[in-house]
Amino acid sequence: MLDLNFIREQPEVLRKALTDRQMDSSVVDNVLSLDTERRALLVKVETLKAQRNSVSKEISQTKDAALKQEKILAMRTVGDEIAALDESTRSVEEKLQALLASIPNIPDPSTPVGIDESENVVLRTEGEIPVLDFTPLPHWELGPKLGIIDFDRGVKLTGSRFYVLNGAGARLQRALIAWMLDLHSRQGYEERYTPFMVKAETLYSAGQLPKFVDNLYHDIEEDLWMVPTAEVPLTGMYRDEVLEEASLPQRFTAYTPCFRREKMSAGRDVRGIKRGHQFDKVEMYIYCKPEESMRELEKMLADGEETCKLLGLPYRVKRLCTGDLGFNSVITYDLEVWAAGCGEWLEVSSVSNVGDFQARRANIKYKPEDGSRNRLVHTLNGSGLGMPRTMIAVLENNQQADGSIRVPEVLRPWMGGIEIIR
RNA sequence: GGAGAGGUAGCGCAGUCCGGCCUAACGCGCCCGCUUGGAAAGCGGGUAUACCGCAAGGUAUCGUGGGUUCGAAUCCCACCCUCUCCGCCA
Repeated sequence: MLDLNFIREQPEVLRKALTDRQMDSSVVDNVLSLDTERRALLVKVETLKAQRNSVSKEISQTKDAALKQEKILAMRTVGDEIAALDESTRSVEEKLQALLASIPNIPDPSTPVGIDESENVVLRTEGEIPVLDFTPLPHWELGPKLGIIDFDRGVKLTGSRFYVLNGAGARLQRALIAWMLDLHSRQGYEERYTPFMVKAETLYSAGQLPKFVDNLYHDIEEDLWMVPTAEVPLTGMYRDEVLEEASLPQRFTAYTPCFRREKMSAGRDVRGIKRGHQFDKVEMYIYCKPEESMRELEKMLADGEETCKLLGLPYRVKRLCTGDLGFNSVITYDLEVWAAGCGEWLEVSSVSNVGDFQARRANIKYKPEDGSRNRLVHTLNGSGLGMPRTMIAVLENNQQADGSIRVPEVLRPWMGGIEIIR
C-alpha cells in the first residue's frame, strides 16, 4: 500500500507509474477526491466530538437539575449528528482503503518501461548451455521412463496438475530443499518453519488479498487460507511489531509448499510439473532499513545466482519492465535456468525489493536508535528457487545418452549414496 | 469440544462490583539532567500509536466488533486470543 500523503503531494508520480504499468491512472483522482471528502468530514465530526466531551464534563458538575436536563437534551441532538457523520466518514474511508489497496507500488525510476514480459531486459547469461550428442528428453518423458514422476496417480488422487514423485525423484526434491536451506543459512539467512495456512489478515498484509483472491485456496469451515508462497507468513510474522534498529537487517529462509489455483487453461506452459497447483519452494526474505534495501537486493540476487551456479545450471538474469513488474514490487530481477529437454528458459526465482509497500500494509516498523519516530522497514523477497522447475532443469540438463541422470555433486550428501538415477 | 481464569500503553500490575475527579495510578525498564575522578545509589524531569489542523489544539484507541448513555476501561450482546483442568489425538 502506498502512503496517502505521498499520493496527495505527488499525484503525477503515481499517474506516471500506473501508465508505465499499462494501467488506468484515473484511480488517482478518485483517491484525491475521497481524501478531500474524508478530511472535511473529520474536521466537522471532531469539532462536534470535542464539544460533546467538554459539555459531558460540565453535566457531571452541574448541580441545577433544570440546567443539567437542558444540556443533556442538547447533547442528545449533537450525538445524533455525530452518529450520522461517523457513518459517512466510515463509508468514505472504506472506499478510500479499498482503492488504496488496489494501487500497485511505484516502480524504481531505473525500471525499463515496457508493455509486457516481452520487453523484460536480459542483463546477463551465465554458465554454458550443455551441448549433448543425443536428443535430450523433456522431463515429462524422462520422469515416467525412470519411474520417478507419476502423473497418472497424481491426477487420480487430486486431479489435473497434480503428480506423485517416486523414490529417487522424491529424494532429489528433498535433497534440493535441504541443501538450499543449508546454503541460505550459510549466506546469512535464519531458517523459519511457518504455518502453511494463514488467516485472511495475514494475506492482506502481504498484499495477496483482496486483489488475488481468485488464486488462493480457502477453507471455508475455519476461514483459513493455504499459503501461495512463504513470503506470506514471513511478512505476517512481524505484523504490528516495532523492531529494534540494531536487529536489522533480519534475513530469513523458509521452505513451504505453495498452493495456487492458477485458473489458466492447460497448454504448453503447464506441461509436466512446470506449473502445478501445489509446489515446493525455498524462500529468502529480508527486513531492513530503507537505506539498506537496494544493497540487500543485490545481495539476495547474488545469493540466488549462487544457488544456480552451485547446481551447475546455466541461467540468465532478467530485469522486469514496468508492464510485467509485480503488484508489490519496486524492482524485480527474474532468474531463469536453461532446461535442455523442453529447450527453454524457466523462471525459477523472482527477487524483489518492495520498499515499504508491504510494511505499510502490515504495519511493521523499527525504532531508530537516535530516538526519532518509528519508521517503516523495507522488505525484500526472493525465491531460493522454486522446486519443480529447478528439478526440471536438474533432470533434463544432467541426463545422459542412456536416459539416466547424474546427480549434481552438491546434492549427493542428501541422496543417500545415489549418484546416478536410473 | 467442555469447565474455569484472564486480555489495561515496552514489561509487570491497579482500576471494572457501584459509569463522570481515568487527562488510566503504582512498580520495573529505558532516555535526559543533577550528583561523581568515573560509576552505583539518590534526586528531578521525560517515556504509546494513528489521524485532523498553518498553529494553538483536537479526535480515536483499555483484545475485536456492536449496543445502552449527555458521557463507557467500567454496564449489555457477540466474537477472537492466552493460561489451567478435562476430553480427543499424530
